[in-house]
Amino acid sequence: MAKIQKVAELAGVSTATVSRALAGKSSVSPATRTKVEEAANELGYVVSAAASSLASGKTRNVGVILPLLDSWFFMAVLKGAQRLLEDAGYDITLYHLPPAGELGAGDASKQRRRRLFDEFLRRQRVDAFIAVNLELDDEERALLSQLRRPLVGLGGVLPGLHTVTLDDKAVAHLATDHLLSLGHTEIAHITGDPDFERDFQVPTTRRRAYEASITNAGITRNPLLVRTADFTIEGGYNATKQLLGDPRIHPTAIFAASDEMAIGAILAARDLGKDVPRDISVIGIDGHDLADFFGLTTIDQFPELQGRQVAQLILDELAGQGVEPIAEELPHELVVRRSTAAPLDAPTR
Amino acid sequence: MAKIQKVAELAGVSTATVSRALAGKSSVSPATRTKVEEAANELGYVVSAAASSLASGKTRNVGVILPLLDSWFFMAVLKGAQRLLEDAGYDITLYHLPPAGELGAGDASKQRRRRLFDEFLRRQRVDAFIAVNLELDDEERALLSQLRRPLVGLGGVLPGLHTVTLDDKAVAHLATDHLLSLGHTEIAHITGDPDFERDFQVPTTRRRAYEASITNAGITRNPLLVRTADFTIEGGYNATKQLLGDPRIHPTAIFAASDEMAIGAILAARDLGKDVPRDISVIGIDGHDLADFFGLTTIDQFPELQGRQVAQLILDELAGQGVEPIAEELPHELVVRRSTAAPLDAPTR
DNA sequence: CTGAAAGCGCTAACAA
DNA sequence: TTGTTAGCGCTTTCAG
Repeated sequence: MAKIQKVAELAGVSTATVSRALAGKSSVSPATRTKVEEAANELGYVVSAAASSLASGKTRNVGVILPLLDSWFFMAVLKGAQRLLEDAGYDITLYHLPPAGELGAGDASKQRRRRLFDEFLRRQRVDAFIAVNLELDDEERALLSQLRRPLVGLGGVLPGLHTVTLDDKAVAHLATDHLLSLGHTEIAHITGDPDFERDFQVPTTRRRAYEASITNAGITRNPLLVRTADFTIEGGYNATKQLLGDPRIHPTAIFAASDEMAIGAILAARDLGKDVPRDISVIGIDGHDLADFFGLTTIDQFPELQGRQVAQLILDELAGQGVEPIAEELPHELVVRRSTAAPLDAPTR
Repeated sequence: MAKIQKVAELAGVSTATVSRALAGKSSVSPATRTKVEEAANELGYVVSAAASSLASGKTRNVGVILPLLDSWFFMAVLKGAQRLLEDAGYDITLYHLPPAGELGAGDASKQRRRRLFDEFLRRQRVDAFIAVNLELDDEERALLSQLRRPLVGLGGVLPGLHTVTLDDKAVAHLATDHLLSLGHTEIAHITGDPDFERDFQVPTTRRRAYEASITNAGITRNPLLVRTADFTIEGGYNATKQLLGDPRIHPTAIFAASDEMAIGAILAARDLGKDVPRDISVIGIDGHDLADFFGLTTIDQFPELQGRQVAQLILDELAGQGVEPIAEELPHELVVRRSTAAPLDAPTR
């Protein structure tokens, strides 16, 4: 590993000039810059991250805090963010912060969380943080503020912190209204488990909007039409079996709070001998990779784009583009495929 | 951010002692150690990563290089590795290195790859690397060696580098032999796309073992029984439709080179009105989260465990446990579920 | 077991 | 535009 001194000697300039030239500062003559670049190239010189960080206070590294590492959604977000940050020359340091209220979160899990805040996040290894679906208590929020590093939250709400979120209310309204407009009147909803609620308000928000849409349409709500699941295909499958097996209800459509649960719903309907969408329509939320394959109508929330967007915000802040508004909104779009249609008994318009 | 000097003052010792005490070195008296720890605690002191790295040459950071960020398998590996590294106090820096030969890998992609090797990996930001399914050309391998950092490869083979891999040959033999032992004689195989082959020899290895098992059983191989797909559910679905629709062949079992393709096979069979396993048996490889839900018989390769294992190797090397053998082997296990059974026409034993 | 002091490799004033 | 110089905050000899 060649050091800056060698490059300076080879280029016949001072180390300060090498530093400036390689950092792309403007105050270097083109000729010198070329000389330096050639020398650096020849020696295979790359600046030492530690030395540069210590001297400049900048790490060229962004921390990304994710609640789950094995979820399709978060990985899509990560992928989007990664690309932009890489292009900007930033490394990514990954932090795994499972939801605090997670079922079965024992002492070990709490200690891990604690240690992340007390030790890992405080080593000044990164210039900024991207926090995805992060739910914090007051103390944790205080700790984060003390870090004095830009932080942008994606999804969820961090009071007092810069956050971009999907308008879950609008999304759920759109999904429900899509089914209503097709003529459905008995619409079931698969929402998140109570355990999930503690950490993401998302399921509740979506459920409320669903209920509001139903009520607005002049339809009496039936609690039997709402089932909980754990956001997985299997969860959606089981919930749908309950829904379609209950003799007291006869839903002609299911609105699932995620695409994976919606896919589970489609599979359950099939296993029960019901045709989708003839016997039962299904709509999800996400824009999952598999949605197209299953012909699933969904509200796409462009997770990869979300990652790109939040990365761009961070890059802007790091470039000193001033503080952005405290809450921005992410785009979404209804994508109609073959899993939704008018109910059989619908009046032809 | 308190600095070491403050802690030293509060504890009434020198900065050198603080450094030693906090690093857990043995040459500090218990009393002093306690004093220092209390002082550090009170001030909320955490060592600065940059300063510590520069002075000691150690970063407490491991680089993980992944070919894909949106694949279930690699994320499972990452999850396993993450946990161990976190517990050992290491951060993870994530590098995304798409396969060089990827279809449509344009100039931009090549430049990204180049830059990763020339710039990102050379900043000395990490103490060691974990490289998952990494395929390198000679130049790249030379560059990696120049980094003089421990590197353990997981999957694939890096000549001259420490690598742990699954015995793909044994795995594919096991899968095929499972079907043979059930009495199947016309066994189809879904392998990887030619484009995939360039980067992972995995599909080829598995296909060869499949062919060998068939031949060993005294059965004449039929090229029509082998189809390629892209390792996705959709790919497996399409391949299976071809397989089951071809009037020249009558497979009673399908061995897919991945669980996702196997799940696609199950779905395709269903859509064609075939019962699994009555009309057609299906076996995959991986141990996918969804395998249980779909009742898929598979060869589990415990991806999360792979992550843990490779992380442990890296930690051992960093702890100076000496160099390990150049090639180790990962465990695998046949998990029989309901997707495989004897063919209808099989003689009862 | 502890302290003093010399860097680790680079950047950022400040001068020139 | 370029060079000189003083650190950045910590670890690690080397003494004691």
